[in-house]
Amino acid sequence: MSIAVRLPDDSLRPLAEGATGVDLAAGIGSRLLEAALAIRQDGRLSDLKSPLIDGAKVEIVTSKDPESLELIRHSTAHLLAHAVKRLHPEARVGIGPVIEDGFYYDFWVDKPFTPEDLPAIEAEMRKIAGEAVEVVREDLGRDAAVARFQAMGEPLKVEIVSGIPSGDIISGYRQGDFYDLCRGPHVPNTSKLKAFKLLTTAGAYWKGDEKNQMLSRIYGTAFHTQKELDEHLKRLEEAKARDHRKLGKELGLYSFHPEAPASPFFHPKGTVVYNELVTYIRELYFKYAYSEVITPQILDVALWKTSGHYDNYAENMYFTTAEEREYAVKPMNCPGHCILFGSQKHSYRDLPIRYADFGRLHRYERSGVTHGLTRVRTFCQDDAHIYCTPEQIKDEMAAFLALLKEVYDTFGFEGMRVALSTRPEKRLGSDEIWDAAEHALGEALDEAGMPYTLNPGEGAFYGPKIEFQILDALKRPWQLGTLQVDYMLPERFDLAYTRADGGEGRPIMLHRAILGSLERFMGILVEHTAGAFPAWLAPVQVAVLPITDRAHAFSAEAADRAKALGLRVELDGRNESLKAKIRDAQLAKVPYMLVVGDREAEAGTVSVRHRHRGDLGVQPLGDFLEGLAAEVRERRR
RNA sequence: GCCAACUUAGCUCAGCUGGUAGAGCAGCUGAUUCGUAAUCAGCAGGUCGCAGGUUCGAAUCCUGUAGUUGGCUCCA
Repeated sequence: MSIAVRLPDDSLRPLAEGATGVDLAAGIGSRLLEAALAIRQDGRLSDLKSPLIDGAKVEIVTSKDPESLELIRHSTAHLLAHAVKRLHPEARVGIGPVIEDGFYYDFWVDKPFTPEDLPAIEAEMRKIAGEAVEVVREDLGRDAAVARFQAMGEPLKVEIVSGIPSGDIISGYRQGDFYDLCRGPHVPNTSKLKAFKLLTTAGAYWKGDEKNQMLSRIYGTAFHTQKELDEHLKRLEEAKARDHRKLGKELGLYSFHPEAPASPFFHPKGTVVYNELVTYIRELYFKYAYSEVITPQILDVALWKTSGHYDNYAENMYFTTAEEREYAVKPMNCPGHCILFGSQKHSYRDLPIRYADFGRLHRYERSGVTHGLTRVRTFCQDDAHIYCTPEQIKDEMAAFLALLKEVYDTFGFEGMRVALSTRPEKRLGSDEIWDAAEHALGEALDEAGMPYTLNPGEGAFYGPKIEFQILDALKRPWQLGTLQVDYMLPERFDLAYTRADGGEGRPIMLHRAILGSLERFMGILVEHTAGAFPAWLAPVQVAVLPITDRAHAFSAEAADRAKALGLRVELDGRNESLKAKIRDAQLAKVPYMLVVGDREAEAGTVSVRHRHRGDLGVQPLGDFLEGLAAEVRERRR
C-alpha cells in the first residue's frame, strides 16, 4: 500500500503508507529536512511527525512561513516550562500561551520568580535546546489525562483537563521527562529553538481572576534567528527611549509627586503644549459649530444618583461633604450638561445642540493601574455632548468623522481602526433601547463606508459606543476618539424639545471625544514624536544663539521680533561655546536654532539650523521669521 | 487591590559580605569671546522615601508605610 500527497508545485509525491512529514521532507532533500518545523496539510498546521493523509495538499513549513514564528514561540514556552521543572521540581505549571511579540508561562511556586532567576532558567533552556530533545505528541483520553496530571502532581492541569468533557481525546506533548497538555503543533525537537530571551517576571492570577491563586509569570520572546531577536530587543530599547515619562522629565514638561499620586504637575513647557492642544480643538469647535460651556467641579450627590453614576461608578468617584450636604467631584461632564440643557425650553429648530467642555475630571483609579500620563486620576477631555433628534444621528456622525480625520491628520496618525462596542452586562435601559442604539451606530458606519469590528459587551453602561484607534510612529495602536449614543441620560433627566407638531420629543445624547484625555493624548504625542513636537506645539519654537558678546544686541533684536510675531523664542545669552548652546537646544528638541555671529549681526541675517535637517544656511531675519510664523499658523507637521 | 522589584545630591547612577556617603551632568563663582551636539578651573550641594526595630555601630539586616516601575485585574 502506498499513498500520495500533492506538493505546492502541484506535483504528486508517492510515499509509503504511514509516512510522515519527516519522510516527505527527507525525500525532498536533507536541507529541507533540517529547515522543516511542521507541515500544513489541506491548510491545517500540524507536527512534522504527524502521518500524511492520502491525497492531501501538503507543504513543509519552515521559518519562511508566517505562522512558524508562533510555533517557535509556543515551543519555546514549553522549553521554558521544561527548564523550570528541571531547576524547580516543586513548581506547578499553569498555562503558557503565545502572545503578541512573545510568550509567557505561569507557575505556581511558593516564592515567586524574580529577574535574578531568569539567567539560570535561560541557561537551562539553552542546555535542553542543545540536547536536541525529541518533542513527541502523546494523545490521551480525558480520564487518562486527569489521572496522569494527578500522578504528576499538577493540580492546575488537572483543573483544566477536568473541565473537558469525559471521553474527549486530549493532546499533549512530551519532551524528555517533561509532559504538557497542549493543542500543538510543536517543533520536532528542541534544537530548532535557537533565538530566545526571557524578559521579565510578573504576578498573574490563575485564569486572570483576582479571586484565584496568584501565579508567577515569566515573559519571554523568541525568533527564528539571533539577528531578528536582536532587532526586536533594539525596538524595545527604542520604545523605552521614547517613554513619555522619561522624556517628560528630561524635557521639563511635567512631573509627578507623592502628594498627589497619579496626578501630573504640568511645568511651564508642558503647559504650553497642553494649552496649544486646547486652542487647536477650540478653533475646530468654532468651525464645526460647537458651543463651549463651563460647568461646576463639585455637584450634589443627588445628581449622580439621577445620572446613575452613583450606582455604577461610585468606587471610582471622590466624595466630599460641606454643611452636611454630600457632594461628588465630577468624574465626567455629562450630567452637568444635562442640567444645562434642561434649564431652558428647546425647539426642534435649535437641535442639534453641541456643548463642549474642557472641565477637569477626577476619577479614583486603583493604585496598581495608574501609569504616567496615560492613566491618571485627574484629567481633562476634549469632551462634548450633542443633543439631537434620532434623524440627526447620522449627519452628526458624518460631521464628527470629518472632524476626527482632520485632527488625526494634523498629528500624522495613520491606520485608523474602528470598533463598535455593544451592550455590557452591567447596564441601564431595556433591550429595545439597546437594539435601536446599536443599530443606529452600525448603520451610520455602514453609510459612511467605514469598516469596523465588533466588541461585544464592551459598551458603556448607558449605551453602545464606537471607538477610534490610530497607530503612532512606532506602529503601536492607541484608542483616542470615541462616539457614544445615549438614550438613558435624556430619559433620566427628563430632557425634552418641542417638535414641529407641537408635541414633546426626547432628544438623543451623543458623547464624543477626539483626543480623549488631554493628559493621555500628550503622553501619546510625546512617544509619537519622541519629544520633538512640531513647531506649532513646541514649548520653545526658536532659540537664538549668539556666538560672542558682540552679537548680543542683534540677537536680542531677533528675539524681540520673533516675540512680536507671537513666536516662543529663547535667547541663549550664556557664556558658553556655540557647540554647547547647539547641543543644549538639540537636547531640548527646539525646532529651529538661529546662530548669530559678527557676520550675521552686520548683515541683519541669521544662520538657521533645524533640529533634524541641520544647517539650512543664512537667511535674512525677516524671511526666516515669516516662514516660521506661517509654519506655526498652518500647524505643519 | 494582588504579586514582584525599585526609592542614595536638581538629574543619571556608584556604594562588596553592617564601620558612619561618592562620581558625572546640572547649579554657583571666576577665567575664556569661541562658527553648527559638551572650554577650563574652583566652590557648593545629601536627616540615603518615611516610621519603627535589631546592633557597640544601619544607606546596607528586619517590620511597617508611601510613591514609582513591570505585570494581573479594571478602564464611561
